[in-house]
Amino acid sequence: MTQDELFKVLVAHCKEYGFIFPSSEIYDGLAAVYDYGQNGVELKNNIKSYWWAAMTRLHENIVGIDSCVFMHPKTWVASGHVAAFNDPLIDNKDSKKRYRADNLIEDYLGKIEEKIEKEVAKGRKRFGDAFNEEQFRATNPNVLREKTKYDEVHARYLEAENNNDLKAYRDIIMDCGIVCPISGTANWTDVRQFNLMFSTAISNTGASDDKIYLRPETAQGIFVEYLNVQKTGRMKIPFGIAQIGKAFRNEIVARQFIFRMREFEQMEMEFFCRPGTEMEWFNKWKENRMKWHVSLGMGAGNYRFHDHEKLAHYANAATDIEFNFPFGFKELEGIHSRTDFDLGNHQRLSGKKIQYFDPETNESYVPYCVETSIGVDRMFLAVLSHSYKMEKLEGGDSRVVLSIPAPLAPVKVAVLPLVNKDGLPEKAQEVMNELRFDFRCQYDPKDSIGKRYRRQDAIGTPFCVTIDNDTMNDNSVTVRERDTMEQKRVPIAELRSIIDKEVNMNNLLRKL
RNA sequence: GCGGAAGUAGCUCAGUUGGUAGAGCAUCAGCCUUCCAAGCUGAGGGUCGCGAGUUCGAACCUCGUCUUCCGCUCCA
Repeated sequence: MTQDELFKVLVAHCKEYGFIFPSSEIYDGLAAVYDYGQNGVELKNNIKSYWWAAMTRLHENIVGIDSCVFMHPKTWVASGHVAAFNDPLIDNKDSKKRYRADNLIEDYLGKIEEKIEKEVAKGRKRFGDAFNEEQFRATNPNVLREKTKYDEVHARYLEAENNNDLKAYRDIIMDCGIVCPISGTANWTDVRQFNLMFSTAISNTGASDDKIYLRPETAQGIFVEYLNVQKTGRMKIPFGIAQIGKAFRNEIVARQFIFRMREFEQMEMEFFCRPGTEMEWFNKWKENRMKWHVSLGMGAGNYRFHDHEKLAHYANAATDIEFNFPFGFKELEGIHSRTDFDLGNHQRLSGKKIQYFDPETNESYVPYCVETSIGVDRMFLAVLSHSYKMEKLEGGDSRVVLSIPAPLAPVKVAVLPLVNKDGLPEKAQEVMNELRFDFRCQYDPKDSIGKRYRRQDAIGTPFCVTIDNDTMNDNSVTVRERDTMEQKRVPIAELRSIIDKEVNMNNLLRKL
C-alpha cells in the first residue's frame, strides 16, 4: 500500500470507528472543518492531558490559563497580524497562477530601477573618470524618463497601499501592462482581499468598529494576561504560562484532513526570561519538547528538527519539530524565540508598563520569550497515522490494529463475557464496576470472542479481559494484550495493577 | 481560488443501449456457545450529494451547485 492509499484508508477508518467525522455531513459537509467522535474525543483529551501535565505539573514555574477566543482588536495590531496577514491577491486567468498584487507591482518597480542602473552603468563606462553620477541622473533623458515613470507608479502604489484600495492595485497592474511571468498575459481577475483572520461583530449595531477577530493563535491571550499572572501568581523570571485552546485561520487552501483546518486547537507555552538568556532557553525547550514526543514511543527516527532560515517578523530563532506523516515530514510543533516583540508591542499600544524588576540584576526590562506551540489536531494525526497497522496473521487472517501508546488510548480495557449464559455477563459487569473508576472500560457481549478482539484492536484498546466459566470458580480471567495478542491468566484482584502499569500516564511523565 | 478525478445503504462497491434500487460486510432482534473476524433465522436502513433541464420515463444524458481526493497557489 502506498503512503497515499494508507492516508485514505486512515481517513475512512477514522470515520468508521468514531474518531473523526466531516463537520455537518448531513448538509454535505463544511470544507476543512472536522468533528471528533466518541473515540476521537477521548484520544484528543488524553493528548491534551499529557501535554498539560508535562508542562504545568512537572514545572513549578509554569502555570496555565484559559483565555478567550475574543480579544480586544488592538491585540492583533500589536501582534502584527493585522498588518502582516491582509494580502491583496490577484489571479492570472490564463496561467491560473495566483500572485500578491503588491508583489507584482513591487517587482515591476524593481525592473524600472534596474533600467535606470543600466543607464547609469553605461554612462560610467562612457565617461570614465569624468563621470558625475549625480549630474548624469539629473540630466540624462533616458534616466529621467524612467525616473518619472517610477515616481508616478510608486506614488500610486503607496496611495493604494495606504487606502488598501484593491481596485487601485488592479488599475496600476493594467495601466503598466504588468503580465504574468508564466503566461505572459495581462488577463487578470479582480484583486481580492484575503484576511487570514475570521471576524465577527460583538454588538448588534453593525458599526464597522465593532469588528472583532477570532484569535488566529492562543499565544496573544498569554501575552495579554502576562501582568495579571506574573503579579497574582508571584511569578519570578524565568517562568512560563501554558494554554490549550481553539484558534481560527481562514486558510486559502485547507487540505490534508485534520492537518490544516480552519478551526483548530493549539497547545502553547510562552516562557519568559531575561534578555540575553533566550538562546539558552530556546535550546533547552527544543530538547525538552523533543523528549516529550519521543517518550510516547513512536520512534525517535520519526521526528526531526527543521531550523528556520527565514524568520518571522517576531522571531530571532525558530525551529520546527517535524513528524513523519503519511504525506512526508511535516511541522508538528514550532519552537520560537519571540524576543520582546509581543510584550513590547502590547506595552506600547496599551500604554501599560509591562516590565519585570529583576532583583538579581536590579534592572527593569521587558522579558524575552521562548514559545513552544503544538497543534493538538496534528498531534492526533501523528499518533493515529503512526498507530494504524494492517497485520497479516497466521492462517491467512488479517487484522487492523491501532497501536496507540496505551496511556493515550480512548478505551483502556474491554470486558468480555465468553458466552452469554451461566452468569458470565453478570460477572463481567461486576468486573467492569470495579475497573471503571480507574480506566475507561467497554463492555461487549455480542458476537464471537475473536470478532470482539478485532473490534477492540480497531480502536486501539490495549487490554481485553475475558470472563469464562473458570472465572466463576476461581476468580481468574484471561487478559489479552493488543499488540502481541498474547493471553495470560490472572486473578481479578491483580487486574487493576496489571492494566495500570501500562496505561497510567504517570509512567510516561516519570521518563521526562 | 484554478485544473483534473470522484460522489449509489454505516463501510467497500455493482447497476447492461435511459424502463420501479442490488450484493457483501456492518447494525438490530432471536437462536446457538466457541479464547482471535465470516453458524442459523428474521428485521431495519437509500427520494442514487443537491438543484434544474432534456425525455412518456433519469442513478445513467446536459447544465449548475456542494463536498472530497490529487496537482498548483498560500502557510507567523
